[in-house]
Amino acid sequence: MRSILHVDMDAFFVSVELQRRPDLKGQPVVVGGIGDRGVVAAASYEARVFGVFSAMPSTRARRLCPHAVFLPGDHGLYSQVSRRLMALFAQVTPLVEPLSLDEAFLDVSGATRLLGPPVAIAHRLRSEVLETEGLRCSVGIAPSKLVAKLASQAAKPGIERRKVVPGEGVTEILPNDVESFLRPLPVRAMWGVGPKTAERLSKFGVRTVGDLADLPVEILRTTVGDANGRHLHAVANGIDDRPVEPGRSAKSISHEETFSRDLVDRADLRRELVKMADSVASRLRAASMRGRTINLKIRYPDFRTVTRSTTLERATDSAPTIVRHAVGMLDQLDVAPGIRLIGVGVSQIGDQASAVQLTFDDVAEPGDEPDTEKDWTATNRAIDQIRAQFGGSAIGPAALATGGRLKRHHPGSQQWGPNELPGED
DNA sequence: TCTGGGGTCCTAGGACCC
DNA sequence: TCTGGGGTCCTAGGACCC
Repeated sequence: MRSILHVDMDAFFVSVELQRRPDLKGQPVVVGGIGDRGVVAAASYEARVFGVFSAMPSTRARRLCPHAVFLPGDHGLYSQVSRRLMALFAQVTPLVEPLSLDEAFLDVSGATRLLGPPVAIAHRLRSEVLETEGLRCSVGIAPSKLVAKLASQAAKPGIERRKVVPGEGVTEILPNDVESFLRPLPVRAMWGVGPKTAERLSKFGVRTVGDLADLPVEILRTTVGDANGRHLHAVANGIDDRPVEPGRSAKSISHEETFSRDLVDRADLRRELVKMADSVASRLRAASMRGRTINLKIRYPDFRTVTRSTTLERATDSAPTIVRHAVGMLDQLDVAPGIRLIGVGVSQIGDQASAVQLTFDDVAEPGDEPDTEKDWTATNRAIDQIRAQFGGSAIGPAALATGGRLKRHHPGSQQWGPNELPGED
């Protein structure tokens, strides 16, 4: 039986701020957007007593708790602290999967012989986090990810009748208790059940995880979608074999901004795009990553959100390239109603070293400049064709490249001709 | 109460292929 | 010539999470 820990920091952003502002301890403190259009990113328990919670518009938080101290937030600092915390977790087990800056799963199944039972590991971890960082956290222990996550929530401090109720800090759910723990919980507590899904489920009288577990899968699949339906049915019934996956790498990098006043001038919007593309590109380079798909996002004053994307022939980490495509897409969109938010991002990202770049013989010539973009769609069609011809997934990218009269276009790497296809001729 | 910023994953439709 | 099933990639939008 697996033992999975879910470690979740308590009021993380606020608690980090209190490290450098000890004078604010015991006071309502709110970290988040300061402007008229900001929202709360984190609230101290003292502020939660007044009904202030994450994702609430800052204006409302101010009204609820006018004497709270509002801080703008310092993402760079939180990232640094987060890295140290993850390093601390890694001393317990190499199987650490960060979920966000302030949360991680740890698979300690293999660590108990050396470190004692999971509960002992959890308590030790909490005191180490408190000693080294001055921060508190809650730990859930269970045989699966979902239950461990729900258990850590059960271990947290809470608010009851406008008073802070301290949490247990550590909650363990043993395999035999999983069902009785899960069934009474509201469906909304489930990871992946948000307002929309909860609303749809309520039409079938589903209020608790137990109700969800008893709902036939077919109904679930048609109601909330195929994948989500299967998943929810399984986890509600306590079936969750998902492994703790260390070393998952980012799949996209983006930057967006909501303006304090809507922008209408295209020149202003372009200037913003340049700044954002610059930051995205430098983050890509810092991570030695490149991405193939450029994404543009805009939001109108009525909150309607529109996205556009372009997939390039070759992955890029260049700000000018990102800007060129983002501006190209923006030029096709109506900005007359005003633009509340603009964002730019890069997805389909990968590590530069392992990226195999496929190009047509006739488009990729030795003299080509590295950033030439061509429509990638045609190349993908060609790859589909080759894959179908040579047996699909058994054929790797290199073989595909050679088979399709495509070549590997790697700086300094060899190139193959069509005759060298393995198994051909 | 007018709604951040950084992400992940899924769906549906179209193009195209065998 | 027509129809169908199975598959991939791309795009746009949406739900969800912290």
